[in-house]
Amino acid sequence: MISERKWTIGELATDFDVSQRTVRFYEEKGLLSPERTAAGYRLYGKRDRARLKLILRGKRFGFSLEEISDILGLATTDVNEVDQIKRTLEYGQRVIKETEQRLEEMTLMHQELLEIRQKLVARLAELEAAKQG
Amino acid sequence: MISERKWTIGELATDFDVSQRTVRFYEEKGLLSPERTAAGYRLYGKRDRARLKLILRGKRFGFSLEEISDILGLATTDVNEVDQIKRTLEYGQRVIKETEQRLEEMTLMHQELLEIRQKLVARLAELEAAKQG
DNA sequence: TCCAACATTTACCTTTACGTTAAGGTTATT
DNA sequence: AATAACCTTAACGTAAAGGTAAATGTTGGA
Repeated sequence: MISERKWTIGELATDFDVSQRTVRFYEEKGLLSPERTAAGYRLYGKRDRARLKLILRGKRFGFSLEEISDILGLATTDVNEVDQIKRTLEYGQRVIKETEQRLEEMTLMHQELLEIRQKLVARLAELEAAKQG
Repeated sequence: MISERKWTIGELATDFDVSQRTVRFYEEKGLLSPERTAAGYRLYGKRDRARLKLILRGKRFGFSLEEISDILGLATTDVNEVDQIKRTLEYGQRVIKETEQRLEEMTLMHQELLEIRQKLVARLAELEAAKQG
């Protein structure tokens, strides 16, 4: 069996365009937990990359690291415990609702930005026409 | 002519569910600039409310106050200066692009959350069926 | 008139999310 | 074997976005 491809912290940081400090910080906060080599070097696998991607995405939505930690927990639930699945589903429902609300608001903001642009474009045409005429 | 309805800082803060400190902080950062009564009390009008709404919305998308300040600037451009309109349009275009990108990512995340939920629901049904059977 | 409920500024405190040395160990290459 | 380019932990620093407290002024109502 071929062993899975692994990445060092430097490679990971470069790939995701974040600092090594940032990656280590996420580990401090329990969001990542890479393997270690015998010498203590961190080794990240595909799963860690997927988590990091989710973390960075969450950040861009304005979620705090703590919220992201909770969200990550959703994917890590012990799927053999009925009660835990139920609790996870309940919390997940809230996160989904909030995400939908943010989506809605962001759509609204996008609309408003487009309208502002429209007005400016129109006003610009007006001014340039006046200059020409 | 009837004078426009105005709100005190306490009313504003209550209406938008933020602290008075937060409102004053936004003023410190130049995002709001309310009138003052003779005694120095802040008075907010409809325009201030619209700005505050935009500020809070922007925050929920993960924009920093500085970015929000820039975005607010878009709506405040002197529409008599061709050059300024052009610069504003250019910056606005970037903001719009970024907003669209975030929208896309958020949609993706929403999908993923729904998928996680689906899996959990399925797994739960499985476990409950096993218990029954 | 006086008091409770508002408002003001100033100033220091806190949390989050990292940045930045410092001091040193590991690995790959020459 | 030396050296550059990695990595490690530890610790202090910092910017953003407010929280909190102190001392004081204002206003509306009994």
